[in-house]
Amino acid sequence: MNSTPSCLAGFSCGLDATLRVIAGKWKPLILYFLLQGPTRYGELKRAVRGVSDKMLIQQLKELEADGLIVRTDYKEVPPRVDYALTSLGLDLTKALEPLCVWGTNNMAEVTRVLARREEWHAPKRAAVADSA
Amino acid sequence: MNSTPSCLAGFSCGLDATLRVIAGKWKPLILYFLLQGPTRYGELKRAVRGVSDKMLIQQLKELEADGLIVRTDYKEVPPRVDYALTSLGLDLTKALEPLCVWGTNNMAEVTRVLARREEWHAPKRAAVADSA
DNA sequence: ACAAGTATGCACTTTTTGGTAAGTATCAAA
DNA sequence: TTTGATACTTACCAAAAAGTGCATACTTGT
Repeated sequence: MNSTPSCLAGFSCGLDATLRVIAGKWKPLILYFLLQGPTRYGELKRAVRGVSDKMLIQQLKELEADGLIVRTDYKEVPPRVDYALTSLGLDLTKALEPLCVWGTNNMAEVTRVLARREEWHAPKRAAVADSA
Repeated sequence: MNSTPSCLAGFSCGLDATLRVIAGKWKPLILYFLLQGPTRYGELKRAVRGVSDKMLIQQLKELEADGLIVRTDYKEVPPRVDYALTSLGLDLTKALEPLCVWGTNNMAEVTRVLARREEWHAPKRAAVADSA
């Protein structure tokens, strides 16, 4: 029971729907870099810093299955493959721009916030250094 | 080693920075509902459907610690508390709108995509029911 | 013969995330 | 006195996400 009591098909709102598609640590970043045009696997890997092969491939497969990107295999050897946004993916990716802008404008804040989080996670004997 | 080789303070780009702040299943949704103005805990819980007390509180605390929202305790009994966006949080939340719009416009697609994912995860003996 | 670069696949393990269910304090209504 | 409402807190546990490292197939360079 309890199917869509108040709203749309199982979602709280449009944002909810979107989030289910781009959830995960890497998808938004991958999409965003694809905005520059079709990109080879290796290039993507260098662009999305810190991503592992496993994750990158996995997310690319999901994005492809979800119709947001297309994979092109040039059947060459050594292998050559690239990924590009579909029109659906392009629209979604454009919607990510404002987030990028916010992040750029508030990078200093974000950096501070993240640093503070670190402190709480590894407070060690901070009090000592603190009083010194 | 390897500190900010090519880009900004440890981030791939502005989007990366933003994502670190709103990562998680619930934060964007919480922020988005707060756009309607200060909201009590209970209201939020009803708005963000499916969230548990634990998660809601936890995310609210983090958002507060990160300076995106403010908590107001009216010191009444039974307890009354509400949450509101700070100006920083408001800016960020506004940047979420396009995602909401995309989700609304493509809800049908998203629904299909999500359904397809389910199939792969629980394929059981679907072929049987399929041919029936 | 051997290492390197290409785009993956796969098994294994850790880390992170999220859910459930219970408990707290206070007052009011039944 | 038991129940209900409010806003949480806590402990415990399952599931999902992500990281590590090794392997493949083919070719070019040494």
